[in-house]
Amino acid sequence: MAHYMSDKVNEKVDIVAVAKAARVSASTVSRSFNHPGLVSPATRKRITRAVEKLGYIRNRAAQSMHGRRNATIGLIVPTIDHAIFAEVIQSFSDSIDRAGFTLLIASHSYDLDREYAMMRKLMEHRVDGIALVGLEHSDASLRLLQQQGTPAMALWNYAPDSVLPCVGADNHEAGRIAADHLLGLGHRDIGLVFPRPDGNDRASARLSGARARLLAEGVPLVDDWQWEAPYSIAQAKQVAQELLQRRHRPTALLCGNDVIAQGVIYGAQSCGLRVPEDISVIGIGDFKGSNEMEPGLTTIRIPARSIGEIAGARFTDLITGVNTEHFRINCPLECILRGTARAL
Amino acid sequence: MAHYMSDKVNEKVDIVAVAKAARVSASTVSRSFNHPGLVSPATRKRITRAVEKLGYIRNRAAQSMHGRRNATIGLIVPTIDHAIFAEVIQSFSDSIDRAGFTLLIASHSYDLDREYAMMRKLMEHRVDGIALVGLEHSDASLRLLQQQGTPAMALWNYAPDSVLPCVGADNHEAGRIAADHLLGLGHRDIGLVFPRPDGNDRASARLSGARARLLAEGVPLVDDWQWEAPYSIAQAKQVAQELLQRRHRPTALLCGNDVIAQGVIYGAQSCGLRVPEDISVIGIGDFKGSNEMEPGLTTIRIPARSIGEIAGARFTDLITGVNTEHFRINCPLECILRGTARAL
DNA sequence: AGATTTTATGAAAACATTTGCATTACTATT
DNA sequence: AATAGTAATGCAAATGTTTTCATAAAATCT
Repeated sequence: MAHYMSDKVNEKVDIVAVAKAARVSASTVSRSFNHPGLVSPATRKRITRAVEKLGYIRNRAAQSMHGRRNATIGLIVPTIDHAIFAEVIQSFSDSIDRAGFTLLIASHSYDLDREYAMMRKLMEHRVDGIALVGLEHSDASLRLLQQQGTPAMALWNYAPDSVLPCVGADNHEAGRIAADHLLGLGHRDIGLVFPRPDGNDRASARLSGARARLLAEGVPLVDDWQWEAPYSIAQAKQVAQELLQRRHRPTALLCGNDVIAQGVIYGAQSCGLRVPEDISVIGIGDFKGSNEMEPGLTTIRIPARSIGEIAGARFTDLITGVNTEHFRINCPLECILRGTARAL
Repeated sequence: MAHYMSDKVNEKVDIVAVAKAARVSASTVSRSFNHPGLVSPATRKRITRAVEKLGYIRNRAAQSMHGRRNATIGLIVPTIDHAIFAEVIQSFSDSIDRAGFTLLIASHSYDLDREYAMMRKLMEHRVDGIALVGLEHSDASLRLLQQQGTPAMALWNYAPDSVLPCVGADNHEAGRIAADHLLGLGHRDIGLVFPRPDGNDRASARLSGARARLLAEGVPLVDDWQWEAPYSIAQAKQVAQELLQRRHRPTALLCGNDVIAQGVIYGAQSCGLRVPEDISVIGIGDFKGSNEMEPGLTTIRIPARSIGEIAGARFTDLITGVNTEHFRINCPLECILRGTARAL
């Protein structure tokens, strides 16, 4: 342990030490924290003074043993290290902080077995609730949740029939809007660049939304123009380079997210193509930096900030019993017109 | 609370329920978790079976009341929502997870008073240790740490005389290396674009490192070429646009970090300048995406991943008593040659 | 002034676990 | 066979807090 020099060494400053210093009982000290109305202003002041003098800090662990809330919420994300999750984590954290909660975080690197393990770990800490990203989870996880009766919610995705309460965006709709925008600009030769859809409900929903919209318009889905690229600028760039070398190429590229779009744009530029003059590109997400690119990326904005914000507020309400209604909140998407998609 | 249908309703499955089911005492169950060597293999098996049957999950809160570790580490960052912190948080989290710890996270948006408040909050949860970003903290925070005797460490910055154990990079050195690289390429007319240095020890150390190196070489520091820009692509872009419109402009720009560098590059491009042909740019940090830009950003790499990794390992060692030596670890910087800085 | 209600406080039980000490049942040593 | 030593287990106290119940003091009503 750290060897700081010791002040006036604090011999176990617990609630009874405070009580002694304030010349009241421990019960009164506890009450003055939890039900201040029940203790007289005079003693309350004495207690406050004692607390400050001794440097007392309440022990949540001891509290939570009485069925009291822990004031912690667990969040399990695929990864923290991604612009979009970082943003949603930040706003979720801020939001629950406002209700007095602290965030216990864990990541599983897109491995549902690890998600289960993380859930158990958070449950050992008796978190007051667990928020998960997305709607796809192992049966074991869902079962554990229900068996333990831990309040839970899904973040990031919206589905009208979600079993968990959810706050997020409709990815099918996102794909649809993106396709719609390109169609509106007069494009008919549209390529799709998406990550593998399996195990990624976001990607697959977006893809099916885009496809549906194109089919509805009678636009043929050329097999040669359907590409797979992971969420990596470098790899998307490489894919685009191959794709765009073909003789016959699309006039527009619809990308699974902004990272792919950005990679695709770099790829196009490195092939000597100008965006949007020679080829239009649209992304999904509106990540940080998408606005500042040169030219700015046209994209479908998923409101990460407000998803985290709303999710935090509703979840803490549910946990504290302020509002226990089951919620499924669809955060509206927005088509952000910037410089990478032009009318034909 | 959530209303899942109830299985075979678990009436308080605690350690004595397990004990009963395994026909042993609670003590034995506890021991079989914490000191498995002390209990016979046969009973251990019975206990394991009972645990699984009842779906028992240990209660860390109750454990921690016995001075036992909580298996949680608190991390306080300025913001989660920043490429560089997200990366270091991720690797720190992974690293402590390997030692069985969970991360309790809080952010203070660059407000030292809020940092103090967050520290108290984490202490209420009796975290086993607290990691802070950077070396600048309020006296109150430092005092609180020492008073409570909570193990603490600093992440991200290195200083040979740090009072807290630290794992990070030497920012002065980073500035020096960047300047050195530009000098090596033959540049003499060098502009500096940095954020406000006050309250940001990273920025000020980098700036002073760069200045020192330039002065040592006898390169004059033209006042007109010293610009302030916050860590924002958009604002850095704007600053660069003004800066580069001047008649007399530098041949190279040394930027406080990669975000600024990226903004500056966009600004230059929008002024019709080519990077690196017309102007060289160097950043500091090597954020995600810096490599994939077109052209790739020349920068001084701060090894976020290994900082988090090493910090997590050393901190958990310190907390568990495996290695209680005071540590100050300087993670080596690297000059990454890419496409935005050319020889004159 | 006496009876009744209200307000403020304390004593003790309860929460889920760990651990020091005591006990029992073996095993090894003489 | 008696003794010492060891391994496995249980009992009960302890951990820091909250809460129920009881009690004392003060305020209000008749």
